[in-house]
Amino acid sequence: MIEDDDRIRLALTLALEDEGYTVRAAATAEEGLLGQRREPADIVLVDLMLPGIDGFQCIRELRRTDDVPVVVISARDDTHDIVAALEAGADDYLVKPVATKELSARLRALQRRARPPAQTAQPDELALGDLAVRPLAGEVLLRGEQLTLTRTEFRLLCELAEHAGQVLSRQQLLQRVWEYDFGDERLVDVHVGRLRQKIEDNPGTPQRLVTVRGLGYKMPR
Amino acid sequence: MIEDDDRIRLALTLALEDEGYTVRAAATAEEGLLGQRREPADIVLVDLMLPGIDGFQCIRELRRTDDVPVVVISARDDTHDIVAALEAGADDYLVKPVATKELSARLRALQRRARPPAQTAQPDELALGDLAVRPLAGEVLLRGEQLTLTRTEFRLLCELAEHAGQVLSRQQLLQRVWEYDFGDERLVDVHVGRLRQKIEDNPGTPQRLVTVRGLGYKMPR
DNA sequence: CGGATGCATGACAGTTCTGTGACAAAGACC
DNA sequence: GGTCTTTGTCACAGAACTGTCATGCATCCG
Repeated sequence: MIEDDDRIRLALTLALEDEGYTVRAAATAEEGLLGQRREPADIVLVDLMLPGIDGFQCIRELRRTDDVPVVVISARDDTHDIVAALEAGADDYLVKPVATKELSARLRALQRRARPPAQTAQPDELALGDLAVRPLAGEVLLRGEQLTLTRTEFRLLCELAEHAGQVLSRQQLLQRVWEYDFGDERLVDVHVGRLRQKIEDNPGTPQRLVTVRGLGYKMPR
Repeated sequence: MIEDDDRIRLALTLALEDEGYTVRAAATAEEGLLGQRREPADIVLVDLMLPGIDGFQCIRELRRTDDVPVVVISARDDTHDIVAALEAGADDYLVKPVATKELSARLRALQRRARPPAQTAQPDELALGDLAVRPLAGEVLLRGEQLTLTRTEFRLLCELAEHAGQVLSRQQLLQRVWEYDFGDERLVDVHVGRLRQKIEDNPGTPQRLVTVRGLGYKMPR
């Protein structure tokens, strides 16, 4: 944050830290630019009216080398200033006094936009030893051979495989696989049993899908 | 632009066209969403108070499938609304009345920031074993011989071929091939059946377009 | 050691899923 | 106007799947 007014700087810093951000503050553009070069921040907040290098120049200077999102926070609400700041390279412009919640929401929106393509896509394949689960393809391969599972079995297996190494309770499984909020937990047992018939070499002594007595089931990593 | 007030819609459209933008306007979220799916715009402007699907829902719906920048233009200046809209996925929020110059500057800032248009350019030909699908040419070749498909069959095949190896649910197919958001899933079955008559050597035991019971259909890679 | 609890499994009846043939409406073409 | 295609809806039959239950074994606890 580059802001020359001590009180505002302190207030904003505290407010943002409250929202979970880590803030580094500077009172002048020179100081701020240096800081950003030394240790780049994820977002830069900048006031327009600064002693020395002013906000507009500061933004241009930032933009020369850096793609960091820049948010202007200014007391001036003149359209001309807003346009100038945006043209200089700012990503957003807020007029003081700013509502912390709004600032925070706008920062999140910017981060969303700036971040490299979201890593939300689940991997194509979950491998557990010689068992390969492909959620998107709707396939399960055991030692390279494709298995025929029913929908329930498949979803159950996906859920367990996705959390390999963790115990999942019958309740959790009912919720995630069946989307039941209540229901008979025996139901899970039955389907685990059916699944074992297909994925275990020896269903009597399960290796891949084990019971954790009193807690639930898990697939060892 | 999605805006239900005729006068505002017209005024904004003219103002933006003056700035050099090409504008497509819709009066309802339904209409706008459909338009965006048909022919994606570079930026979406949306009002919050809309008849039917409201602005928030509309943003969420857009975000489900699309990474397009979304700007909210609303008469409501309540922080709560602003935060909600941004959380829903909007990139910016302007309070009416908006200064055209500011809007224009903010749109440019967003375009600058927007990810380069996804590489959706599809290859000329999708090859799946001895089946070749040419989406652009509108042809399908089976062992070099051209098949005669109806339009629906062709689009269905393209959709499945494009996602070869992935299961597509009947719902997904209805949405992508028929652009239905609801509808009878049996319809998909029937057309899959008809398509099989043409692309399978032995329609009784499908090899190229297989059923994944409980999940949908897919073409194996 | 007896009782209680947790778990596995086989049987079964009801439900759901899928492929298909028939058919009418809508559209394309001449 | 007439003909041929294409589409969407429906009904039906067989196959596959699901949830429930009863039974029996294993494990835990006092």
